Amino acid sequence: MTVHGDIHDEVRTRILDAAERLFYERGIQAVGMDELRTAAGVSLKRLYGTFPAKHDLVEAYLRRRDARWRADLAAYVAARGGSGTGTDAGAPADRIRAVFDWLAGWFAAPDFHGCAFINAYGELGTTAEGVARATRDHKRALHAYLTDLVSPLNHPSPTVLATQLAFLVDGAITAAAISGDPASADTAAAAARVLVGASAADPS
Amino acid sequence: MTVHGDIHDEVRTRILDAAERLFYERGIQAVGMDELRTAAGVSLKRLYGTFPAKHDLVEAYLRRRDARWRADLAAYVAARGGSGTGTDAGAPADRIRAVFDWLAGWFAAPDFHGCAFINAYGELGTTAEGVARATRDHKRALHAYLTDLVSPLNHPSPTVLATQLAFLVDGAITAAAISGDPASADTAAAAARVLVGASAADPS
DNA sequence: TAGTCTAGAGAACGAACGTTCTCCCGGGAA
DNA sequence: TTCCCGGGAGAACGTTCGTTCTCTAGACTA
Repeated sequence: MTVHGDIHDEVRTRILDAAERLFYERGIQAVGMDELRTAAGVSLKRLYGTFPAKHDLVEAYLRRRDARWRADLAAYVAARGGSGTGTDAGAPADRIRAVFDWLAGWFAAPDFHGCAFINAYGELGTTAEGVARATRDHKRALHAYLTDLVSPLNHPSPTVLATQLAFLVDGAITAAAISGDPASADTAAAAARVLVGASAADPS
Repeated sequence: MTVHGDIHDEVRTRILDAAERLFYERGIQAVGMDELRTAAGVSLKRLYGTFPAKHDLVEAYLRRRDARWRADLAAYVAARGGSGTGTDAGAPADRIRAVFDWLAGWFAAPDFHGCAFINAYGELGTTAEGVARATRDHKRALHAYLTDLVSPLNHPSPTVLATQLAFLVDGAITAAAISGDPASADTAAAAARVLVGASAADPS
């Protein structure tokens, strides 16, 4: 039974790997189930046995990507910025800087194609409710994470500051995707530093 | 002959009106040429006589929307912020504030569905080169406009500041579309004020 | 009035889509 | 060996897409 479950999970992973690569690179509607089956090396019967319909696969793709994307970001920031729940005022700024450094690395990756959720939302947000939900959840989770990052600062409204940082993040991602310039991350980081600095402009 | 040309232009306008409404609301690939023909009240022959292929219509839709969107924004800002090429340091900040006020009105519109260019790029940017080009041109033109707006400020790099403001604009548009909260515009405006204020932090 | 040309309505076409079904092979049970 | 059955390969199905073709009715010209 364990072997059976392992095989099932491995097939599921292989399908999701192929789906993520193809959906993210070329868009969701541009890749058909047949091409996906070939890329995953799985029979159509197994494919539809694992995901009953394409929209189930699309939703699973977005959910898994959300989890991994945020985990990668958080791991990078934690490794770079220390644990930092203490009173050291410098640590939060370093962690926020680390967020944009992580973005810079992502933007320079050869397979970078912008935010998978913004792309999916623009393509299917009106039609597929699951896509809209997954996108909202992703952005909400990112906002919550940014709120945690800025909460040690004595900003009058951490959620507002987090929202503004999220604007910079999404704006930089979009600009990097459209213009192809990875320097967007640094430009956004500089803006973030100004916003963060303004909240702690009074060093005692 | 003039009558002939007028009819042709009127048909073209009607097609583009229908295309813009449908493409923007539901996505490009989600609306077929047949539905579009019905919505425009035009025969298929006329439709294909005016736009030889769907991608021509898509590109024309984006080009016309770009022109109108930027003209509307510029008109609103000009009406609100004065001409302001003088040395008055307050006018540029007012005009930048007006940009976000205009966004707030747009976000609250019942048919608001985010940035048509970001949506189209996410859907077809990899597949259709014309869409990618139109999107790049739109964002470049917006950036140039913002650069003009901030150039009266004594900022070390007006283009960098304009890029940062563009991040806020695109981030706010995206967030408003996904979360449905029109208040994004005000939150972005506050961030813009901080960025703009930092450049002129030394009032003589 | 007879002839010609335009344009509308929509049928038709080939391709591609998501999904299901059929056929067939190989490996374990009796 | 014989039966059985899960699974792979891909044909098939119904729909929808973008695009083209056919048919016809009416308006303008001689």
